[in-house]
Amino acid sequence: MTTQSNIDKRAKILDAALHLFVEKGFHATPTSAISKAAGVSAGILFHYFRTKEELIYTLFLETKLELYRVMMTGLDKVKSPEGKFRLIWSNVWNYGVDQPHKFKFVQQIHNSPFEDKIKEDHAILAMTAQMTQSIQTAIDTGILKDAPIELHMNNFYFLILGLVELIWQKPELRNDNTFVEQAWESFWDCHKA
Amino acid sequence: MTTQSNIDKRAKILDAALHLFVEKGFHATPTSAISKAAGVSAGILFHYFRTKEELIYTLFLETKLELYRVMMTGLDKVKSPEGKFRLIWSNVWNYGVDQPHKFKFVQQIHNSPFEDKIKEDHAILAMTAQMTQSIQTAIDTGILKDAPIELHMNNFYFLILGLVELIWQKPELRNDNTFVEQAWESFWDCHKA
DNA sequence: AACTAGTGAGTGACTACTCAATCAGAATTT
DNA sequence: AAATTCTGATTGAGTAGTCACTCACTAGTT
Repeated sequence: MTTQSNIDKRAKILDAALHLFVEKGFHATPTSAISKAAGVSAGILFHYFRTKEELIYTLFLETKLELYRVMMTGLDKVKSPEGKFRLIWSNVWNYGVDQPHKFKFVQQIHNSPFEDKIKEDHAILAMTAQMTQSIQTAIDTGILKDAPIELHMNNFYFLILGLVELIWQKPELRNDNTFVEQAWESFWDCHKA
Repeated sequence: MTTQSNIDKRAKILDAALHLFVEKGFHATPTSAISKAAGVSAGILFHYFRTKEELIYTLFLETKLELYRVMMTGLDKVKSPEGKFRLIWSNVWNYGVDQPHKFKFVQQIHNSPFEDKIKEDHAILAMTAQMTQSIQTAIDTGILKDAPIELHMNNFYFLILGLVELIWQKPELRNDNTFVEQAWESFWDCHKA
């Protein structure tokens, strides 16, 4: 019983917190509910996380880093610039569809005071810089429209957001090739030169 | 003193609540803080709103309806379909830029359990139906891409969201005509047939 | 023996909401 | 026009309940 569960109590807490935060919002989620859902005692939560706020912050950081990691998966195997963008596009929306709670949580934080703190994190900054770099190159080589990087970045992110929410509503669209092509086309038309 | 302030105490409460909710989140905003910020007693809040939840709901409903109203302003004066879309586009992002708190609040609710309740509201349903109708017509007449209405709707909304957030970050872009044209172009390329 | 993981009852602070009481003005009665 | 009643706005101290976090303690590992 107690032999293997030791290590992942922290993980269980994070997982329970993720689900409750998304369903109720973090201020409406008492730490008692988290520990209960995680199947641990109330005290242990504060053994792993000094405060509730630290728990939220940790969860956000880990989730966002995972999202960035997934986003870049398989990039080296693709040659053409358009292919690279398409892969990133599809990586992100697939993640959003597969991990709705994690994806929602990231958005939830985005509209909250926590967002500001995290922007200063090293790993996050590095990722943002990498994205900026890629887009700048694509603009310079005439692949993307000549527009501010930030516009491309925002359009990029928000179009995927919209797509993910749409597939949440109608899951059958995910395997509808015609639809996926239409979604890609509108996305790419928005960005391409 | 007491002569003219009577009527708009409700409004003052709503306004104070709006700002606090956006800055702290609604669960982190005690009703006591709202009444204090509004310059009224703690009790009167519950004279105008039965519960805190009703206050949140009311605020959301009124704000969203205002947004819809603004969105459609001046539509009858424009003839061409593209012109109509451009007007709506510009109406919405201007509202977002001018009313950041209201706009943020609407988004904040969007990622919360409140969203579900409001979808059933009559006025909201009517507005959604009207939008759907316009888009369908534009698809049929070959102005917009042949893609599901929902895809157009989501792209429409989320692209504007991205634009608004960008202008919040860099307010000078608002009066940068080159930028506004670039933003419009990418928006329109995403939608147009 | 020293350390870490884990428990759960307990605590002080805070919160949504109540309520008995005032107050201002309009309506009604004298 | 004075006196009275009625009505809704307004107050703020009070209450029952909830919350984040603590702490004295147990148990297992090295």
